[in-house]
Amino acid sequence: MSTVDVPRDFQALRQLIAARAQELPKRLAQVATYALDNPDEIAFGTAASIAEAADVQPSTLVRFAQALGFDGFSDLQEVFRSRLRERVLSYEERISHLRAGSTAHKAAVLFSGFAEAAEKSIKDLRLRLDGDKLEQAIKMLAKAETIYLVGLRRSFPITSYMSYAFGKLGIKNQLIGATGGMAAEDVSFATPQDVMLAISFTPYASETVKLAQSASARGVPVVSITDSAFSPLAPVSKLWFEVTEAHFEGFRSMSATLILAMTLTVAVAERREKK
Amino acid sequence: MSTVDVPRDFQALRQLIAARAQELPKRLAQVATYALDNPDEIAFGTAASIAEAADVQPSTLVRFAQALGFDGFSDLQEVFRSRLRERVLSYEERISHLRAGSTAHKAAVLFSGFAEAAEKSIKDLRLRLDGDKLEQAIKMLAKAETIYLVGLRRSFPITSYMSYAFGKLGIKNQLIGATGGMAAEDVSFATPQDVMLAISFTPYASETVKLAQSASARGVPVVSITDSAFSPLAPVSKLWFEVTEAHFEGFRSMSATLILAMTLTVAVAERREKK
DNA sequence: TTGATTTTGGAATTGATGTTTCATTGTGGA
DNA sequence: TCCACAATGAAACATCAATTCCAAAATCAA
Repeated sequence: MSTVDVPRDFQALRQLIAARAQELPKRLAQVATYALDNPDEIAFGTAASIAEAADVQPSTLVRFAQALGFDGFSDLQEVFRSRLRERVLSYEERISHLRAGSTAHKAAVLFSGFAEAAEKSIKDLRLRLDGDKLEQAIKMLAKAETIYLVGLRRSFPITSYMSYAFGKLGIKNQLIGATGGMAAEDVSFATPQDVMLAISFTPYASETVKLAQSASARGVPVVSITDSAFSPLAPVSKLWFEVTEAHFEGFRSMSATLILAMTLTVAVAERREKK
Repeated sequence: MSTVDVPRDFQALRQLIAARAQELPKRLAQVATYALDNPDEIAFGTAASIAEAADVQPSTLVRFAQALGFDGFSDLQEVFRSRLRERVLSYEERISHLRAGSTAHKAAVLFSGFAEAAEKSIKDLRLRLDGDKLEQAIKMLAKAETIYLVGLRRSFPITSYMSYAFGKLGIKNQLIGATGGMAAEDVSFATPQDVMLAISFTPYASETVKLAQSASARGVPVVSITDSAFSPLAPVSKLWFEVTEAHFEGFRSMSATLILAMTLTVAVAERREKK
């Protein structure tokens, strides 16, 4: 019996396990599922501890490994361990870098602060973002004849990015903002076949709110990105996303909003292409 | 004998080992050095294999662990393992996991992809950003009479954010970009007392490069944010930052650049206030 | 239902592991 | 130089680990 064709890197092993999971007997499939879900446990645990956690007998683990072509459980475990060995960026490397900077430079502290605020904001949005709502918004925007992008002050970079990306992707849009694009009054051309995407955070720019209100009043569907249920944009929107950005020294991150904007942009373009 | 005050996280343990390394006997110090240099070996190896690698007896490892207050070698090894457990998954792993995952919502996959790309970009920049360079850039920008912000296409959202923030903080600036602000030709008003901040990534917008070149030729200091040493901005810049943004489905993140931009903006404002 | 075959659980086994012990070597003080 | 004590190396030990084995259960085909 040869074991020459057994994967020695984790990535390949994962595929193998996923592929064979169905054709394996019940208990072995159970182990397969557990292994894919808890690779760290497999890497560090003992056969006994893993067996208990996966609710099987230790012998089943050995059989599982052998079914995949390994000599035994230890042989398979090696692959799970190699995965951890190869990890590049380590936790403490990051921390020590941060610390080294903080003693020397004030600017490095600022940078770390903003970076952490961004990471936190992204993580938060990940937990909170409603997939169904996202789908609905994409559907609405994909049907729109023209997408009106409204964002002032801090939100303008976001809308201007979307305008650029939509343009590149061949999607008709109008950017409404302080420094350029269409004049605000021209939003009055918008029809119910169009959609307005409004972005605004506390303190809500009155101009943005006014535009959204008038558009909504004239039957133009409004999708908005804002920061709370109390936002004046919420009541006039068909659909609104709540994004709470973390801040550092009074400056709010915009990373999460930007990612949501990118997602909407690309998803709308992909949906359009299908048709 | 109690072991209550023994560190259970790797960071603390490392400090403890480093601190006690000198006062320990020869062989134990040898183990201490080896442990700090090869934490992965300690995490995965057996007492016998580690002992051989470190050129000591297995019993020495046990003594070492006990000298630090652990019950035994296994107890100490647990801490080294916890370190690997806490590590985050690598970008490639997460991305491939993402694609393999359930495709209930296509948009959710996009969102996660962009979020991952942003997190990776931020993490990378954190490791690579040079604190001294940052300080120098802030000093230059703080001394500038007017800051000219040049960014087209994808970089425009960044410069437009900076322009907004500088404006709010009372710092004179001129935004140069396709959709608004000053006309490109007016950069010719810039003097050596001003500073130009240029932002551009592959494929470098020719307009941005031209403006930076002419400014540099007329003695206007240029600070730039770009993506490699081969950037046409690098040779004409007094100082340049390399930011490599991760991408997902061909769309580059901009989060790291944005954070660097925020840092520069706020730091410049703080430095100005001091004077 | 019956018989053949696969799968599973649990105990027995074999090997390796961490730990302890003890004799030996090295070190600093009188 | 001698003594006391710490440090070390090597082997012995007890434990625990992975693996194997076998009987029981489950599955499938006839």
